Parts: sequence; C-alpha cells; structure tokens
Amino acid sequence: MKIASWNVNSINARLPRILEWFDAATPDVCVLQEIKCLDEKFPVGAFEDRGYNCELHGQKTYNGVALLSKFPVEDVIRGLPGNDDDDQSRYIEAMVFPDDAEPVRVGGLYLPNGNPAPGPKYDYKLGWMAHLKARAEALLKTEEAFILTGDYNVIPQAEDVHNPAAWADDALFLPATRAAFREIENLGLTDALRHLYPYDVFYTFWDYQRGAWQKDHGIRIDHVMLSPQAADRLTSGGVDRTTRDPGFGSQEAKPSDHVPVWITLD
DNA sequence: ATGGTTGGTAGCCAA
Repeated sequence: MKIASWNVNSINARLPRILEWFDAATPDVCVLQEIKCLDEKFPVGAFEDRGYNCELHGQKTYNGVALLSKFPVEDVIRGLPGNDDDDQSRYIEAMVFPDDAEPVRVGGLYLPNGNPAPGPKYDYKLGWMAHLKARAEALLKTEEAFILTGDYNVIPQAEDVHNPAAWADDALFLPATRAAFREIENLGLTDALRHLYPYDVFYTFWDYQRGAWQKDHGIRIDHVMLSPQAADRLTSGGVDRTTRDPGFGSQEAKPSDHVPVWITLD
C-alpha cells in the first residue's frame, strides 16, 4: 500500500494540479496540509469520484488538514490529543484497513512554522511538538504499526538545507527545534526517507521567492515517521519533485511550494 | 541587509 503526504497550500487554488498528481501517483492513503478551507468548502466530490473516503479537519483561511483513503477508516481523531485548547486545525488521525495488508494507523500533521523566533509563535511550536511527542509515546505503547507524516516544519540536519547558515536563526532549524524533533525520533521512530536514502541530498520545499526552485535552494521539512512495526513493512519511498515544476501537468494552477512525499508498506 | 512570491482575505497576515 502507498501512503503519501502533501502540503498543498490551498486545496481549491490548486485542485487541477492536485488531481493530476493523484491520477498519476494513485496513493492509497494521502494526508494533506494547508487545505485552507472549512470542511464544507473541500472538493469532496473530486476525490470520492476517484474512490477516496474523505476525512476532514478544515479551518477558514489558515491551516486545515485532510486524510483521504481508498480503504475503510475507523477511529478518526481531529486535533492532537491532549492539546484540547488548540484552535488551529493541524492534526488528523485514523486507523486504515487495507484489503491486502494489516491495518495501519495514519496521523497527518501540520506542525506550526514558529517564526519569528523567539516569541509566542515559537513557544506555540515547541508546545505543539511536546504534545506530538506525547501522542507518539502513547501510540508506541500499543505496539501497532503507525505513521506520523506531514509538514513538520523541521529541518533535521544541515544536509537537509541548501544553505544552513542562512537558516541558522529560523524556527525551522534552531537547535531547540531540531532537539525536539530528535526527541520524537529517538522514541524509536524511523525517518523513512532518510532511512531509504541515507547519503542523498533531497528537499521537499522551495520558497516561492528568489528563484529558490530554479536554483534548488530547498529544505527537507516534510517527513514520514514510522513506528517499529511500520518500519518493518517499509518497501520503498520517494519525493515527487515534478509537481513543483511550473510545467507539471495541468497549468491551470500554480504549484504548491511543497512536493508530495510517499512510502509503500507491505 | 534587503527583497522577493504566494493564498485568502478584506486583518496585510502567514508562510
């Protein structure tokens, strides 16, 4: 089964390109971030036509996440457990039941950006990461296969950014951010794409400004984190850079600044 | 050091 994550930066502004990618990549499960709309404004029909069940946790203007699955889902959770006073829609989770594999729990997340740092937005980011760590700890105790994937807004290491010095004071790369990410990883989760490609340089986001895409000045901030039971089933994975190209597929809409990441499990 | 680009919205804010 194929599981993907994509920060689409508005589902409605980008729908033709997104559908083009779905038709080509055919993920079984895909979590989306920054849908930037209320649930009733999400184009459910376009995805139902393609066989997806749509679970939504939308929000007006900002944020908003979705979990789309060709397989049945149960136990849908909207919002990060234990973070009940959070009014931003950044987390959705569900148990997925493939017809040809064991169930897997999928959490889709849009971790706060945190800039400017220091400041209240950065405090919110670190607090959110502490809640995510707690969720990972709780799920690990179940010994289930699970995946926590999405836009982490964390550059884990210097090799994950074109120019580390330029990002030294950014909330995505500050030592405290990277330490919080390592705390989650070191609970026993596998960074699937880094695991598959330990020595490659590859990015998942390029700023719209300064010709970052054309110069490949990117950062790796979209991650697929696997529980041990999920990591045992990992067979492949990748980053679909082509969706970032202005010439990709339908040109009725401009590209997202993020590209999809995906893995397969057996 | 600055500016540059998007989307959603009518708050120029968030990224």
